[in-house]
Amino acid sequence: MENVFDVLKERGLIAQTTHEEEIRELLGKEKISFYIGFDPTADSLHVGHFLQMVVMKHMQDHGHRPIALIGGGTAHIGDPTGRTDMRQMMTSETIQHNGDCFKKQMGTLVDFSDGKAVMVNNADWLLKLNYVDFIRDIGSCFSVNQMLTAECFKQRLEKGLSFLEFNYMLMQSYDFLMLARKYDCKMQLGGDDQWSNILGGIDLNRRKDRRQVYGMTFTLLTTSEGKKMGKTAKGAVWLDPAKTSPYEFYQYWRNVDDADVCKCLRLLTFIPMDEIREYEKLEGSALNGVKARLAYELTAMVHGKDEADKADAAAKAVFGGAGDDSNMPTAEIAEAELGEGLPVLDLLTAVKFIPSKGEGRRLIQQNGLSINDEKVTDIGTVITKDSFSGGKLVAKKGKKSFLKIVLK
RNA sequence: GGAGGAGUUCCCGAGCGGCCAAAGGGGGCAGACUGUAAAUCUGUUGUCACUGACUUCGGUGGUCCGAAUCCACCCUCCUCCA
Repeated sequence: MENVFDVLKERGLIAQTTHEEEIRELLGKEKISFYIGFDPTADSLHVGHFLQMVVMKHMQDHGHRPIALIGGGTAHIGDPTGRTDMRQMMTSETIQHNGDCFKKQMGTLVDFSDGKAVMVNNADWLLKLNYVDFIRDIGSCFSVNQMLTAECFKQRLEKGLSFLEFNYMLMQSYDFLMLARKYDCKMQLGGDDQWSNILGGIDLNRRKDRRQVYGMTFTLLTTSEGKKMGKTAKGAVWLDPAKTSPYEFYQYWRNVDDADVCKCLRLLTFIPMDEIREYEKLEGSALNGVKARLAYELTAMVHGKDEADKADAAAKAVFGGAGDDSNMPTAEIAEAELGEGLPVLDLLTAVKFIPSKGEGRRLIQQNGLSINDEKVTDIGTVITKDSFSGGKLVAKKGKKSFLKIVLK
């Protein structure tokens, strides 16, 4: 069997490693347990986490055991890394709920059956710690001087950092120590922004238990311009279909920049590298088809093949002009509400296609609104039952935004 | 605890009694060009409505014909000192 390390490396997933050669050797000859931490700050994972799930899956496929660590304890603190503001503190109930949601979503990719992967919550050990014992045992192993030189604190030193957040690194390091003791966890993985926290854990294991453990970070999912991927103007792209519909999810990937398509294929999908290398040779409009592949592949992984097919069909209906609109985003309007006819703006705000009439007015003035493929030119246009052919009507905003309105 | 400084529309950031729904930039949206890409150019960007009304400048009260702009108190953040 090939070495996962080489797989990860080839796909460009690895950003930094603590001991490259040793890790490669370890992963090649032993089946190890490793962990990745997740902060339960929302009730759904987003695409940033998806990358981590993909790594877990790669590792699991090669016989290693993933430990998904839910930061139920650390969520009470908040990771200051890369943040300019302090994190909201959360109640134990929300944290628990969020953790449960995570497990369900991870289950689509990672196999949690028969202990092939485990999920643990660091609240189990963090919450019962005694303060004095902790700082004496663990705190003594950390040098403030050294911590301050870490890149992640530098930023925050300018804006201000509370003592609470300053302790985050100790907690995360302690997690690694506990997992090494309880689960024989040998390695911590994480996003590249976790590098210094991971190093902290490795040092702590050495100091407390003289145990050699390893760390590895993977590439952050960024665009060619260095911006974080998975963010839209409306917020994160979630894996939960209730928060980001499969159609939106599909469209997000369908619309990535040319420069990022192949990178996404390598990092986020399991498409064989040989195939991806072929795609990498493509240029210009030929890449357009690759985007469809990327979008389909990811939607299928997250939401299942059915949903991916639907999203694909909807996209074709909307953009290809061809036929089947049954999967297009849809809203309903009651016949009674329509009455004798409703001004377009009232109709479209009622179904929330446009947020305000002012914006709708602007759209019309700027030629950006169509009903049933006909440009709306008059603000006063009234929509009556006649506009609904077969009980439905398609509103189009700009080039990419569609809504099917069904009369009920 | 003491001394200063700051909180403005999605974000950054001007404004410091009427000309302010509030400059400029970023972002967003739309148009042209295209490949559901990028870059570029143009328009637009509080709400509702017949260019007029309404709500907005950390919060609450006050001064004034009139306040984002002045006063009082409060909250939050930052800097320096302890």
